[in-house]
Amino acid sequence: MATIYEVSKLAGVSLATVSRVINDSSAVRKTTKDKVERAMKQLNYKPNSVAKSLASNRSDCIGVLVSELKSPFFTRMMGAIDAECRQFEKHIVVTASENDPLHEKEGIEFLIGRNCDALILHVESLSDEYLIELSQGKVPIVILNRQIPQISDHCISLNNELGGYLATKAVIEHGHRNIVYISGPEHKKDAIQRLAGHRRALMEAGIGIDQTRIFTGDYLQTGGQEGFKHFHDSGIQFSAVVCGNDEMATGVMATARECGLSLPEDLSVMGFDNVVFSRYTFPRLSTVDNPITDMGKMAARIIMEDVYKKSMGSINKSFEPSLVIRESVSRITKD
Amino acid sequence: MATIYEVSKLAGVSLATVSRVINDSSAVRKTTKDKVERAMKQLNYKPNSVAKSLASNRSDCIGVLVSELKSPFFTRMMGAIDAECRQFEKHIVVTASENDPLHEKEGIEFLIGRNCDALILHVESLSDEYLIELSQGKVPIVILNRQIPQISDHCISLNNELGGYLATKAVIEHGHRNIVYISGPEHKKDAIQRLAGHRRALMEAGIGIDQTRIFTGDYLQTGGQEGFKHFHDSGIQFSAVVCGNDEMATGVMATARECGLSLPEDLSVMGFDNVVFSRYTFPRLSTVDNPITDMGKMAARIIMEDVYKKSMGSINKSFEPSLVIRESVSRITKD
DNA sequence: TTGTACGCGTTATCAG
DNA sequence: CTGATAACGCGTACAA
Repeated sequence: MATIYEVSKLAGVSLATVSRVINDSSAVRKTTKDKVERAMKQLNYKPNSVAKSLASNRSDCIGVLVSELKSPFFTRMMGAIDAECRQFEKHIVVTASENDPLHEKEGIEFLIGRNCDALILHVESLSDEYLIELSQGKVPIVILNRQIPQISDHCISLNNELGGYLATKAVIEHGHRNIVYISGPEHKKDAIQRLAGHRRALMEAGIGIDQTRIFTGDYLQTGGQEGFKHFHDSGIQFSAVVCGNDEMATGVMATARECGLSLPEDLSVMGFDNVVFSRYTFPRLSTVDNPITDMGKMAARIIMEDVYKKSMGSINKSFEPSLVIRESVSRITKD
Repeated sequence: MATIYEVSKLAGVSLATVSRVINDSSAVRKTTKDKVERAMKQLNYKPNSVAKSLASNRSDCIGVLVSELKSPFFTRMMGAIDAECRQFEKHIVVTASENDPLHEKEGIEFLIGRNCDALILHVESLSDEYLIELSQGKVPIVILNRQIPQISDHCISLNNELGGYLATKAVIEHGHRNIVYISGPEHKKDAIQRLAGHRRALMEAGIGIDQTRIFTGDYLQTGGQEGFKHFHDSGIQFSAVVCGNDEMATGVMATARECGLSLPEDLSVMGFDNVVFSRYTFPRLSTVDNPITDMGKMAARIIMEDVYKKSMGSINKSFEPSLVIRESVSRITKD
């Protein structure tokens, strides 16, 4: 690989001048510029970004930390971030924490060590304190899907409570009163908030809150399966099950069918997130859209603005979910 | 951030010694080693991987180029590669070509410029010639999902022809004779090979090949939709449709239902790839498993072996697909 | 076993 | 507008 030094020799100018035409950092006479460019072409010169990064303390890379790579949820998020970065010739370097708190920390340190200009983080296990401290460090961070009051400037979050409310409200408006809820894990804040929204909708409709009608799942298909079985076996009457996310909703659907129910006539199911496959279920899953792509895009924009000083129009850090009505919730008429 | 220099000062040793304990590259007396480690801890020293990379010409990073980030297919692939790399403390840096031939080249150059120790590529548009030349370059590459005879050592591929064969054969064995096929784009090699397998199964069963029973789609849901409509409108009789991939299969399912068919009684559908959501459709999609995670894992292993000299047991560059029978293909008895 | 000195490919700060 | 020259943080012969 040709270096900047060889280019300078061939062009008969100094290192500094070559560097200038590469970055057009300051004015260079047209004729010398041409000379240099010819030399670069001739040697097929490609700047070495590692050296550049070391010297400039800039990498044009944005670190992204997600919980796992194989989930459709994070995939959409990454895709959105990458698409936005690409427009400004920035790149993302992704690392996964595999849902392990230790890995989360390691991942962050790895990204910082890689000289990333900024970080976009989706972390679940790390404490607020750690993140607050991190946010005061040298490298700018944006936290996705989490709201920490002390550093809300750095947070992009979804109104999960509202989402939970909308989901259950929609089910109620379809005529259901016997509703059960399968929640995500208790240690996940979004799960708690969604459940809170569910409760609000119930209260508002004058339906009492009954702890036995709430099951705590794992946000996976198995959670839906276990939840449905639990309610089914317990003899509780219910015409609809609202789930903390789409994965669990599909678990419910599959298990309900195994128990001989036909959907959506015998059972209505409501999801949350609007992941890709929710359109592929049958009946197609009614759910709450989680605008994760918009949120990812916004995270990237904030960084473009703050770190690279591009001006990006309006920015918004607080997102609202919206209802996606498909066919998995049936309308029942009061008898 | 503390540098190696500050550590050496605090520990009262030279730069070189600190470097040695970091990489335990050569023997260091226990007592000095302790001193250095204490100093590192005290300063919370983190090696700067950029500088390290520049000096050693090693980055411990493996570049991965995929067509798009948001597809479940690539997601699984990346997840598998990352998991394998993680075990050896290597990291992946991912970039997406967005299905654009120009981007593919740019992506590769970006990864090389980033000083990646090796590349794992999933490219569709780049020519064989380009890849052959690339493989003779300095940075080792592994090509996923493509077979180039001249450099087959660098290729990990799936027997797509066999997959296509198995798919159609299974449908035939379920009693179907009136079969139509929706293929992927003609410029994609895997699509062509899958179709070839389909033809072989047909021939073998004594069913003639009829060009009007083949539709060329786009590998997306829309392709399935268009394909089904095409056959439906044309008046051709068919009891089963075999698709070049799962996306198109779901498109067929949705459209068939819109036309009033009930599945799988009125129409059998066969997919290819066994993507995540194929388990979520109803009826659950019968398909051909594409062992993309195994292939990704193997790509990583080859690099561990060749580049980092880890010994990794057996390696295999040619993968066979296998049938996944679920409920979307009904059994019909010959009348 | 340890230290010195140079190189990796760029950027940035000065003078000129 | 251009050119020396010193960083950037670390690895590594070579010497001691």
